[in-house]
Amino acid sequence: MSRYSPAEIEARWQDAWEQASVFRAVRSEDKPKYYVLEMFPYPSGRIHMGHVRNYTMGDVIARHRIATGHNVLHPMGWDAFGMPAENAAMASGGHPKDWTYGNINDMRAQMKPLGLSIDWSREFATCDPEYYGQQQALFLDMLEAGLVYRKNAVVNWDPVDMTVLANEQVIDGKGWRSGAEVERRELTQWFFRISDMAGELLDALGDLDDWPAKVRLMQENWIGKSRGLQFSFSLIGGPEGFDRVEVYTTRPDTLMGASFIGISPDHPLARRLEEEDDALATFNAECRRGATTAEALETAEKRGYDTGLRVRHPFDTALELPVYVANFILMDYGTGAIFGVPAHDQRDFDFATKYDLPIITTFMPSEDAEDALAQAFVPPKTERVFYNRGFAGEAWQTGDAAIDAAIAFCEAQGVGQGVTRYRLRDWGLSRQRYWGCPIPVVHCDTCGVVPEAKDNLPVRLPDDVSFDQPGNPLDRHPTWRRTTCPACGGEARRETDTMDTFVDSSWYFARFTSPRAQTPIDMAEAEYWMNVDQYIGGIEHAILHLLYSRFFARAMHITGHLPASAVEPFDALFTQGMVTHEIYQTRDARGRPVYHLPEDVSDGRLADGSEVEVIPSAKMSKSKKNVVDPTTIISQYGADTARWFVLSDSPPERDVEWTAAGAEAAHRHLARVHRIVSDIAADTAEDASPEADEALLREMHKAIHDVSVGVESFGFNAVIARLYAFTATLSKSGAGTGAKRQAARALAQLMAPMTPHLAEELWHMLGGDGLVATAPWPKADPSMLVDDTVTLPVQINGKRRGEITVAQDAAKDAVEETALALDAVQRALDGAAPKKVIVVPGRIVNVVV
RNA sequence: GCCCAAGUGGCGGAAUGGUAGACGCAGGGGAUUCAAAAUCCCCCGCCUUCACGGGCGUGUGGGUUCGAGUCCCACCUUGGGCACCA
Repeated sequence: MSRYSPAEIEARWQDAWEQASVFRAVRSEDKPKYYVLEMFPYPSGRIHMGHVRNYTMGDVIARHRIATGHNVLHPMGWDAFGMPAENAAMASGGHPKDWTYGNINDMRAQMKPLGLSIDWSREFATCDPEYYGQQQALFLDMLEAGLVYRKNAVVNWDPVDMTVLANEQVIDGKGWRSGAEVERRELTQWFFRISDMAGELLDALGDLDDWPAKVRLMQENWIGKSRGLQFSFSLIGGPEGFDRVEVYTTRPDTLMGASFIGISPDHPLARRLEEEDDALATFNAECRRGATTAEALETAEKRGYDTGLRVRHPFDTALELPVYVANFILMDYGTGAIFGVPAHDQRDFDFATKYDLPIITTFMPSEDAEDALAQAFVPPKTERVFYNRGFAGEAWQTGDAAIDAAIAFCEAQGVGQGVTRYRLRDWGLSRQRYWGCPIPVVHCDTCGVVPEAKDNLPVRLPDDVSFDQPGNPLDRHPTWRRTTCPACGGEARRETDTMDTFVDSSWYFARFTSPRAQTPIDMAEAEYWMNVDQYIGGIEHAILHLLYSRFFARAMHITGHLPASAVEPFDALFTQGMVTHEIYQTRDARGRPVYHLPEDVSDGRLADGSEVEVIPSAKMSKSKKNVVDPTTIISQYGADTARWFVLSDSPPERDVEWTAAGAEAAHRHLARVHRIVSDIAADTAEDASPEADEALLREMHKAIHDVSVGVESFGFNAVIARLYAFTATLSKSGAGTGAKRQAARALAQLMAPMTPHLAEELWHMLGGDGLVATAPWPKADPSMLVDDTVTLPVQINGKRRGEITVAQDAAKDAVEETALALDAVQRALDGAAPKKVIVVPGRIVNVVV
C-alpha cells in the first residue's frame, strides 16, 4: 500500500490533463455551453490565499459542469495596466513592462500547481498591444456612436508628482506619494456617457435574479434615482444674462417654507459675480481649496456669502429671498442651486441660525404644535403630518402624497416640472499616466481633436521612457507625440492621456470568447459563449467594475460588438469572502507593535521563547506579516489540501480564517481517504452481505444527491462536511468488495471538483474508465434516497418527548396510533384524550394535550 | 445622518417553520506501542442527578403558530455600503 504523496500525484495528473487537452474550449453545438469566470488578477508578483479560494471555487463549478456534460469555457488572464508597475519603475528604475511581464510569468508558475481547469490557450494580458489595440478600436466606435465625449472637469492635482490623483489618494488634503498640498485644477478630460444609461442600468438590475441582493442594492444606491421638481426663481437685479436661478428639489412640498437661495461657488452666477466682487472671489477661492475627503466635509462648517441679490417666491411674489453662495452646495448635482428650508432640513437650519434667516414651517406633527423649532423637523416621507403652509391638497398628508401633489400643482401653474435625477455621474476615463491604454486621438491645429484611423491601431506605448522625473513620461517623450493628422495629413500631436484601468477590465470577459480575433471580438464566438454563466469575485468590485462592465456590454452592443442578448454580461454572480489569518505581535522597548510571520510562531511563542500576543482574524497583509503563502502550503501539503481547506470551514460568501490546525486536518483527511480507498482497491475478498451492500449503496446515493445539490448552490462547506460523513460511512461499512468499490468510485467523483488530483488517483486505483475529470457525473437514484422505515420524533406540546419508528409509507392513522401508545405520551395524557394530534408524514408527530 | 446584513457551544460553522449544535478544530478518556509518532475507538451546550431522568438553551423583550434559530414588531450589539446628493 502506497502512502499519499501529493507532490508526485499532482504533477502526474496535471500532465495527464495537459496531454488530453481536457480543458481546451472549442465551440461545439452538441453540448450546452457553460462559461465560468473568476475576476482576473492584477499581476502583483505573488498569488495569495484569496486567489486560491477564488479560483478554487470557479474550478469546482467548472469541473462539475464538465462532468455534467457541458462545453465549459474557463479562461484566465491578467489585469496588467496600472500604477503599481509605474511606482515600481520609479522606485527601482526598471521598466513597467518588464516588471509586469516578469510578474505574470511568476504568478502563472505559482498558479499552475493548483491544478485549475483553465484553458491557458486563451490567456492574455490587458497590456498586450493585441488587446489594448482592440480596446482602442472599441473606443473609436464608441466615440463615433456618441458614447464618449470631452469636457472640462475639476480634478485633484498633485503639483509635485504632476499628476491627477483619485479621491482616495488624497490624504488630509495632501498627495499620498508626494505629501504636497493638492490643488483643484480644471482639465479637459474624456468621459463615457454612462449617466445617460442610468435609468436602464437601474431597471435592468431587477432581472438579475442570480446576483446577490446586496450587490444589486449597492448599485441601486450608487445610481441614486430621485424624483423631484425643477423650477426657477426670477432674479431681481442680476447681472446681464442672469434673470432666473434654476433649482432642483426632492421636497417641493416645503416650497412655502423657503427662506433663502443657495448656489454653489462654482455656479455660473457665482463665477460671474466674483468678477466684480473681490470679497466673493476670495470666499469662492477658499471654498474651492477645501479638502475633498469625507471626514473633512463632515466637520466643515457651513459657510455662506450674501450676494445682495434677491429672488421672488413663485407663489408669493411679494416675498423676496436672499441669494447666498454657500460652501456646502455641489455644482455637479441637480442644478448647483437650492432653495433653503431651515424648518425641514438640518443643514439649512444650521445655516439659517448662523445668518439669522427666517425659519418657516410648512408642516408640523399636529395642528397646535409649537411653531418655534429647536432643530429641523424632518419626519419620514411616509408619516402623516399637518401642513400649515401647504399649497396643494389636504392639510393632513404624508410627505409622499404632498410631494406628488406639489409637483402636479406646480406643473399646472406652469411654475416648474417633475424630473427624475440620478446621482450617477459620467465616467471620467483620462489618466495622466504612462502604463495604460493610450487614448487613440490626435490634436491637430487645423482639424481639432481627430480620432486616429483604425488602420493605424494599435497606438503603441513607446518602450524608451524614463521615470526619473515626475509627471507623465509620454508628455516629455522626444518623438512619440509627433504624428500626422488622419483628417488633413498635416502635423498633429498625440493625446498623451491613457485610459483608466477600469476600461481594460470592462470587456475582457467578452474578449476571452475570441482572444486572437482581429476585431474586438468575433461575433460568432461571442454569440456562442456569452453570457458568462457564473462570475465569481470579491465584493469590493460590487459597484465600479460590475457597473462599468454592464455599461460596456451595452456600448458594445450599440457599436455592433456584442449581441443584444449580452447586454447583461453576467447571468449569475457570486461574491466570495476573504481569507484571513491571526496576527502575531510583540512590543518593542517603546511599546510599539512588532509583527511576526506565522511560520516563526509555534505554540504562541517565538523561537527565543518570548510570548506573542494573538490578534484574531484579520485580512492578510504584508505589513501585518500575517500572510500565508500558497506556494509554501502547496509544497508542504499539496494543492488538494489547500483547495479542500479554503472551501471547508466557512460558507463561501463569508471570510474564512486560515489556521495551521485546519490545514493539518484537511491534509489528514485526504491521506485517510487515500488509505481507505487503497485498501478497498487492494481487497479481493467477496464477503457478500446483501443488507450491508444495500445500506452502503443507499448512503452513496444520498451522498451523490446532497453533494450535487450543494455544488450547484455554492454550499461548498456543507458539501465537504457531507463528504467527511460519507467517507466515515464507507470506511465503517461491512459491505462486500463490489459495493465498496462502487461507493469508493462515487466518492472519487464527488471529490473531484474540490480535490481533482487525489480524485484521479483514486479513480485510477479503482480501475475507473479514463479520467475522472471527464467521467459523467454520478446520478442519484431517487428510489435509493428514501429508506423503508423512518424514525419520527414525537413531541408533546411542541417539546420532544420520544421517537417512533414506522414504515416510510405508513398511514397517518397508524402513525398517530403508534405515537399515542408511547409511555411518555400516555403519562402526559393521564387518561384524557389528546386535544389535537399533528402528523407531518416523514417529519414529526406533535400531540397537543 | 441614510440604506443593508448578521448575532447559534471554547472556536469555524450545520439546520425546505418540524429531533438545535451536522461536519471540522480545540479539549478529555481509551486502544495499539517497550516508548513515541502515525492510526483507530469513545465522550464533549449549560444546570441538576450516583444513575434513569428532569430543567434551561440560538443577542434582549414581545407576538404569530400545534410547533420558531428560521416568520412579524421593538430594542441592543457587530459588520458593510453610501454620504454636505438638496
